[in-house]
Amino acid sequence: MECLQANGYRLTNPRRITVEILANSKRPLNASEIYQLAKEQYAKIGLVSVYRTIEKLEELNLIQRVHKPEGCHAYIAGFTGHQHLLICTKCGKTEFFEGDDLQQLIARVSLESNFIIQDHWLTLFGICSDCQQKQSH
Amino acid sequence: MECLQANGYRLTNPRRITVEILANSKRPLNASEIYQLAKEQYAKIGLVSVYRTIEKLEELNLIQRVHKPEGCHAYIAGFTGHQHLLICTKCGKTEFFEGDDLQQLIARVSLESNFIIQDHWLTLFGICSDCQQKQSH
DNA sequence: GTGATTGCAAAGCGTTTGCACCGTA
DNA sequence: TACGGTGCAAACGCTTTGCAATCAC
Repeated sequence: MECLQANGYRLTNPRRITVEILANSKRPLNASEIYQLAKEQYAKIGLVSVYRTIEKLEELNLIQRVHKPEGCHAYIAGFTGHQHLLICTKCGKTEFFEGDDLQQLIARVSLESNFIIQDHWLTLFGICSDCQQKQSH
Repeated sequence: MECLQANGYRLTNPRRITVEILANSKRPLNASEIYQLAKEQYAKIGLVSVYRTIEKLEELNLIQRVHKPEGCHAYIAGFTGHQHLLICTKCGKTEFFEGDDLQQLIARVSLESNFIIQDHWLTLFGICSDCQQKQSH
């Protein structure tokens, strides 16, 4: 991941730490959350650098913004080329999933609506296995 | 629609106009856009009232927030109980569509991920028939 | 009449920008 | 050494809040 930073960008502490935090998080984080975590490792980091790193990572498609009912300011690492997300509504744990099962539906809606459909976002919300276990206690 | 306002809320000019604008719009509008349009009909309306009306309409499930790559501050009237949207990326025209074609996919992902899936959002992006015609000129 | 609603102004919050200093390549 | 990157402070834009005046019921 840091390799891709060598895409013209210099490797600095703020960038290294922001990337590391995002890469290791199972749930989407917003700028402020990243900043709080980053300060633990590198006290003099500025919130501004977090914003600027997020911006670059998003341009390089290394992270993507996650849309939830509560807000859409958090980012998750990893890009599959599709916006197929599975989000735990308890702990926020977010996974990607694959599947072209939508082709039939898309074809049907395209026909009915006369739209030429170019892209789709599918987000599933639920409870992950860890949180299911916690609930039963 | 105004009837549902009689859900305990008084019928005032700012509310009537905000509701009317949202109900008649084919594309999602944000608070500021509603405010601009509302001023044409009722010059002394305040932006604050638009925000407060949006808040109430959202609580009553008469409008819903629309999430797009460019932002998620716009609202569209109409609630189907499902977040199934079809959005034109040219003009913003937004339609709802129906379909339970997702059950199989959801069952599969549920099995593979061990998540209990409770809800889903599906948004299709494309070009509406009007914009297709404009493009060919 | 009275209490909900309004509009204004100010506060609040997340994000971006200007700028001088710093640190990577 | 050069210039990309940083952190601070200020600016910014959107949204919310406090409050007295207003208006629907």
